[in-house]
Amino acid sequence: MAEVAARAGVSAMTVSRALKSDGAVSEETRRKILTAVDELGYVLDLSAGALSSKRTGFVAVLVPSINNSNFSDTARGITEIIEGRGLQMLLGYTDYDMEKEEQLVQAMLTRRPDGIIVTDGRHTPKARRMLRSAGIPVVETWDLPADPIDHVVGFSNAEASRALVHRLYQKGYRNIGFIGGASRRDTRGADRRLGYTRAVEELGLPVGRTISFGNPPISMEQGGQALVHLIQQWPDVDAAVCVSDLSAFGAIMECHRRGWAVPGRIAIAGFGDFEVSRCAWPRITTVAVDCRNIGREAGRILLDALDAVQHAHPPAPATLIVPFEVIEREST
Amino acid sequence: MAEVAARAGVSAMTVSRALKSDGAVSEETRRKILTAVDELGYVLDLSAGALSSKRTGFVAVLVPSINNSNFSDTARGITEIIEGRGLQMLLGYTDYDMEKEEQLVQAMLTRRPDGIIVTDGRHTPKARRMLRSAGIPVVETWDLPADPIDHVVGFSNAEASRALVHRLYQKGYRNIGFIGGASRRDTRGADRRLGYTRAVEELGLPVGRTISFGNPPISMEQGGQALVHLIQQWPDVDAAVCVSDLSAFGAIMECHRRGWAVPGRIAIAGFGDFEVSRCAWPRITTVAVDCRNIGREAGRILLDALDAVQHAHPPAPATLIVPFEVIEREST
DNA sequence: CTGTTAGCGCGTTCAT
DNA sequence: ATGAACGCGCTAACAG
Repeated sequence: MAEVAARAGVSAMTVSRALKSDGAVSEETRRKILTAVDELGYVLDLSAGALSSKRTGFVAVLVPSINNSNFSDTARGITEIIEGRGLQMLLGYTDYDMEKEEQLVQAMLTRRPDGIIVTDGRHTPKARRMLRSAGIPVVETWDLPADPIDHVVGFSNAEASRALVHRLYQKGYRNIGFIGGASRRDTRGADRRLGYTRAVEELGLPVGRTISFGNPPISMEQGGQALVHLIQQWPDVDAAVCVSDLSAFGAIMECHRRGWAVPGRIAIAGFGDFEVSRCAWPRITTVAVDCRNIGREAGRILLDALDAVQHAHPPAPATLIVPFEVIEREST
Repeated sequence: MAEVAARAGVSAMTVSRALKSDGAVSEETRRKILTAVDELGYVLDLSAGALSSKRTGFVAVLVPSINNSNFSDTARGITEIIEGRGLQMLLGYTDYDMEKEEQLVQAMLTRRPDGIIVTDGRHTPKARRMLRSAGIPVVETWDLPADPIDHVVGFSNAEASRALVHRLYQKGYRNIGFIGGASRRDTRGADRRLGYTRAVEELGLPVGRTISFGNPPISMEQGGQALVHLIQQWPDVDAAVCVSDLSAFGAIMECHRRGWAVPGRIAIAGFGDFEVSRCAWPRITTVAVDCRNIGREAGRILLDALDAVQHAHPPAPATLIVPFEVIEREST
């Protein structure tokens, strides 16, 4: 920056101001400076700027898996909103594991992000403590935490799953099973199972018809295998609710292979409104949430909180409940 | 850090050394320091450390889209390798757009990454110049660039596509179409189309039976629509090669809907070996590349280059060609 | 194994 | 609209 300043015949401070668009610099000096920048191929060093300004311009984002379009859509929504403000996302994968989340929180805080967005309402005590004491806005997404840390953008996975079972009941299904992964790790998966259980209980349907299949995220292949188990164990099931569209898809393809008509022999529903569900044959009944919008709203709330801190307003914790919708398609 | 040092009765420098595992610190001092760290809830500030050590510990990674499991697998492979060395990935999406890639390269360099991994062998002149003059190792992946910037981990998309068409020919197909997006943006898609064209020409098959459908990435839905166009325009096609498994899947589901047997009426093949292809009914013939391994190898080459720089060895540009494999399944 | 000194490249703050 | 002094929090380099 000193070299650029020398070449443009100004001080380094003026270069710094010219390079942030907000700086009060005359048009002529700015032009001279940008020319010098171009000639020297100078690139601003934000890591030095961060140290000085005490704002890194990073937003830490923790998702269970990047290899799941629901969460990558959310990440995309966040990026959309924050990149306009010159913020950069720091992405981490927890692999559906609270311990790993704790490690990631620690690693992320080491980079001094201006804010942090997590996917999940449950955390280890240490992670919770670190998040609370980091002194930055926190947004929990994809869930409605019992004890929110700060801001929330989410919905009740249990309610959504319950609504889906009720819809199946309305359609006449009376013997409904559930397919999911081992529930300990995937808290959203556990909530969906809980919603299923509540629904079958309050509707007076046969209970306990659930298949657990391996560690989340349960794959398409596992969905297919789980369905076979479900039908072998309870041959009278007439519908299956799957923890996600991916397992529902696997289940349906396995039915095709075995010549079991869907929904004739068994109706199958998923969760998440993945692209594959909109396109599969039959199209898959599911619960849709606007994932990208969750990201956008989380980003917006974070920006507001950052602004409030700058203006010394008290940033009141916000909770935004986003809608879900049961979308009935051909598979039920 | 000064507070931690005071509490532990040592200098800040000793705290710094105790917190990097490599530091030569006696076990007792280290213990005292870690106790003080814990009591104060201290978290190391790497952005300050970066300024001082001139190594940020960031690896910039640019992918066309995060919402594509091929690329998120590659990103995961990179993370696996680099996180063991305390490096943090900075992820950016180019949205299949060279202009956006250029902007992202600039934005990333502003963070002074220790290395950068890009997905693509083609870049704007300015992006190329910035990458060359950044003074950090560069790895281009998923392609075999005509004029590599530095290191390469990739394969020939054209050759892979050509091999797939040859395999279809061996199976007896003589009237093969191609479904893809507008080729200008997605250079890998353009290469796959090129490989298709070469193959049908050298095999003496009817040429030009290609459908272009919108901007990449072409969706499942678009794959289905494109297939209908293909068959309407050339009713005698007996096989379709799709630019990716996603469009192939959409095409197959559309065939189910219209009662066209796959592969009876038309054989359909994809590219990328996505999960959906392994699980679909029928299972989809495709070209498989080990995406995660591309990431791992790129990460490894980057680490080697970083080590070489540290030891003042000349880091010779490496080109690693990863294998692809045509996987024949039920859809052909 | 531990401490001291100096400085990384910016932005804040104040002065002009 | 521009400049000067200073310090952000840490680590390199050297001394002991």
